[in-house]
Amino acid sequence: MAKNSKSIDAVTEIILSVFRLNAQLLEQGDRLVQPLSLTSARWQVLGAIAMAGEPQTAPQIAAAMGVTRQGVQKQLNLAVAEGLIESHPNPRHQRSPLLALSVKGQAAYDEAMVLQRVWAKSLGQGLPLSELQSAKQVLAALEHHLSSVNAS
Amino acid sequence: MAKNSKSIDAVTEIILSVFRLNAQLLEQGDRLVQPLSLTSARWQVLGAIAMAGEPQTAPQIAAAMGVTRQGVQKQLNLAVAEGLIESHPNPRHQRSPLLALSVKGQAAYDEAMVLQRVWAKSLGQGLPLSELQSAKQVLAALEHHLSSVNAS
DNA sequence: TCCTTATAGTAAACTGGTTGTCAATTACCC
DNA sequence: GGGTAATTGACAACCAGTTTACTATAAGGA
Repeated sequence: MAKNSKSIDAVTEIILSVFRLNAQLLEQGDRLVQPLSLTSARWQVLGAIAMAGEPQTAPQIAAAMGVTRQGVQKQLNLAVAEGLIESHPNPRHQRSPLLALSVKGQAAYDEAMVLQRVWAKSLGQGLPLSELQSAKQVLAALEHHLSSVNAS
Repeated sequence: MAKNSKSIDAVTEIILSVFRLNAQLLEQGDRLVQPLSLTSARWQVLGAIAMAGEPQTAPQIAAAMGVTRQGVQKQLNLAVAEGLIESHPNPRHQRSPLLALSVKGQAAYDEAMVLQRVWAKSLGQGLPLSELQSAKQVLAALEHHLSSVNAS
């Protein structure tokens, strides 16, 4: 089946593209938020807290980000040390504080979002909205397929 | 401009999808080739040599993969120690040997490719070829846009 | 030829993530 | 209420990659 083979090739090339894009996006993302004294990793952690809308515990943030609790804890400790995140006592758990953006952290995140939108706009330049949305859905479908296999 | 904003949102969601997909693909890729005593990283190095068609030096492999020469050297040293790659004297350079797949390395890579095609086939299931190819081109366009910025 | 520059392997420190272990705390069930 | 199981932060070891630095070799030009 030639058609089948073409689908396989297309998926394979999408996979390779994802690997290359991931590296390039992280690299440029780091550059983008460097003036704000952020890194991609720190930015992502701030985003997880901002998205949640209310203070979160470390395991909650890790779950939202899809990384291990120990991994995110490193970034959280650093972000607290840098004053981007504030640690508040958790009335429901003595050892697991609630983490919220500080004023400085919120400001850095807001500025990062502005930069991000400029960046995304320039990246999408010249690509029709319909194609972008179609690509978005294909990637979402691949994600869904992967996570359903992961669950098994 | 609502249309403009939608494009920005679509690009942003594609970016986030790429991050999540990258993590999931690496995770499942590791599982895929684990029976062959490979990891995603080792697999990728074998692929770079296989693609080249002839023995390569470490810096050539690094350049082809888009990573630093020091980073790839770690994997190369490990792969040589595992017998996946053979080091041959380089008549053109005393200190920089030519690296080629061993019989064992070639066999492992061939098996990995078979597994990969089965994997890609199942991932693409249910997605029309036209959409896959369109998504592939969108990603390629984003890559091109990113690398042209990188070059500056 | 000799001097300078570029290339190559090695190594250490660092980033960002993982797994595994530990002790303390919390949650649950009888 | 009390005992057991799950959760949590801290720590250590590891993987995969980067940057920086050092030394040895190649390459190229005056």
